[in-house]
Amino acid sequence: MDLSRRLRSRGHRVTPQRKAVLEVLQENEGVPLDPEAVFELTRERHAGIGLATVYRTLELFRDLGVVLRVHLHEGSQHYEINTGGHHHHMVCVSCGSVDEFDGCVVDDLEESIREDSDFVVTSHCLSLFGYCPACLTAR
Amino acid sequence: MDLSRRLRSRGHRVTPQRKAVLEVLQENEGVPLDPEAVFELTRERHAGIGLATVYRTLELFRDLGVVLRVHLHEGSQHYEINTGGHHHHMVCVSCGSVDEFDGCVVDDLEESIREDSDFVVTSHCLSLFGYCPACLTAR
DNA sequence: GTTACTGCAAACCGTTTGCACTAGA
DNA sequence: TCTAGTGCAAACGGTTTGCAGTAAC
Repeated sequence: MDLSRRLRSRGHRVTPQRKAVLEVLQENEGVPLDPEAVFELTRERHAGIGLATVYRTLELFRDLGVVLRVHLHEGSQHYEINTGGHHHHMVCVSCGSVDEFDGCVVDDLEESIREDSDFVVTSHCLSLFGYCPACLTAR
Repeated sequence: MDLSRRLRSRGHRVTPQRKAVLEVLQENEGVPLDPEAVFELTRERHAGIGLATVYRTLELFRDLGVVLRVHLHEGSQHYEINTGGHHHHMVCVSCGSVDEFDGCVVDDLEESIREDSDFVVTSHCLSLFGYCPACLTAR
């Protein structure tokens, strides 16, 4: 398993809790989950896990590049498995559902920023808000 | 004063606290401030103001379209005066300073989303992260 | 055997809320 | 006068932290 290698190479230990959290994230590829949701889902496969462990695990995974932190509009942080593909999210302001979209235009923007200013852009954060098809038809 | 008109037209009252908060925001045009910072700055002109009043005032101003809420990467919410001009922010990950940039590319993206999917985009959130000129030369 | 990791509970911090008092209209 | 607005302190909710016990290596 790739996780084991990544953990051990940095002096971390492989624990059932970490494996369980990883499995939950993998099963929910493309669905950003908040720590509470990860906690609930992980409990189903590792009953005794504590919420603090989930927080610590998500932070560690982020450090290792295993997960990405997603900034949705409000409330708590969300995490999703890092598949390597660059994408952003469309968030429905009515039902809260989240869709991915590829084809990020910010690369072009970063280019023009690089030309127009002395600011060096290393990353960005982009989310779109609006109404998903289901909520549109429901109105 | 425009604020008075906007407040009264919605049945709100004009108070010295609200005027003071507005002045602070106007003096810091282009600088997103968090509630704590607004609180500290407003205290300099209206000593007795409470933090809760600042929160309530910022929320009211947002409702009235007087301020915009800015989503920087971490921590608390930030607010800045709404000048009507659409722009986004470049945040220095080293010193935390914030610069504006105009020329939002997301309009094009919203266009292509509209063609490619059934999701209707009504707003978006974009921030760039990197290093400001000062921090670059300091390295 | 050593020490990283865990679960628990308490602490923390930004934000919201209930309430009695104050002041704008 | 009437009721929106205020300051205060307590409550709230997501997150972090200290610690003693547990388990990976």
